[in-house]
Amino acid sequence: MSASSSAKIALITRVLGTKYGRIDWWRGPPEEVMIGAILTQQTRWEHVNKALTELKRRGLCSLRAIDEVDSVTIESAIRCTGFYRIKAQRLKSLASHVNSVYGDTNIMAEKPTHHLRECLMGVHGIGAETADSILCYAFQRPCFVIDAYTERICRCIGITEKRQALKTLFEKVLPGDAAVHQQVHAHIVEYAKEFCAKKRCGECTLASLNG
DNA sequence: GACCAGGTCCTTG
DNA sequence: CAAGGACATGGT
Repeated sequence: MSASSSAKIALITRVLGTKYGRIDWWRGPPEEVMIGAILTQQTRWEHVNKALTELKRRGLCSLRAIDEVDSVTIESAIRCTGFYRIKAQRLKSLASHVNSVYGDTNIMAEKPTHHLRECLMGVHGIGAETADSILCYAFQRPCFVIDAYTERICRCIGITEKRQALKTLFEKVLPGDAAVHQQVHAHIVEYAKEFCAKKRCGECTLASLNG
């Protein structure tokens, strides 16, 4: 007889919190976090950091600058993150959209979460995960990020729902506090990087929670 | 050289 | 709707 999905999530949240303690991820100004959220698609964070450093060095780490400069220039600064042509387009789409709709991120910060999510999801190249990352880490909203790792871990413990359902579930279980959502997501990614890479999924011990 | 990384979009069956 | 491919560099 296995525990309910909610109970399992509450449990791994507690276990991973104890294991990893506090993780400070994605500190930084909203614009930088938004740019990073696109750059990190399907790549490692270390590469994103390099690209962000390069963008800053060239004075391009802002939505205003990205809107104005040509995409080839952006491509050359973000090459190390992979998919650099498509990501340069996505950055420009985001920048252009935000600049024309809101003017700047201070205005954005005043809008309700559901409104921002709709807006972000409307940008070509921003899907659910990237939108939620931005909401959670740039705008401090209690919006849970479901990524491939979360899906994998949930499957390990017998929760086989798809992404939208998982998001709903986590948001129901966790308190409505962005800092908590940030921590839990970070813990899941840390754990998954350590134990759930495809090659050594067998080392994951969370399956024992499966009853 | 093979495999994978904190996705998203488009095309097919 | 599910599944498969494209996008691309860099680390192990």
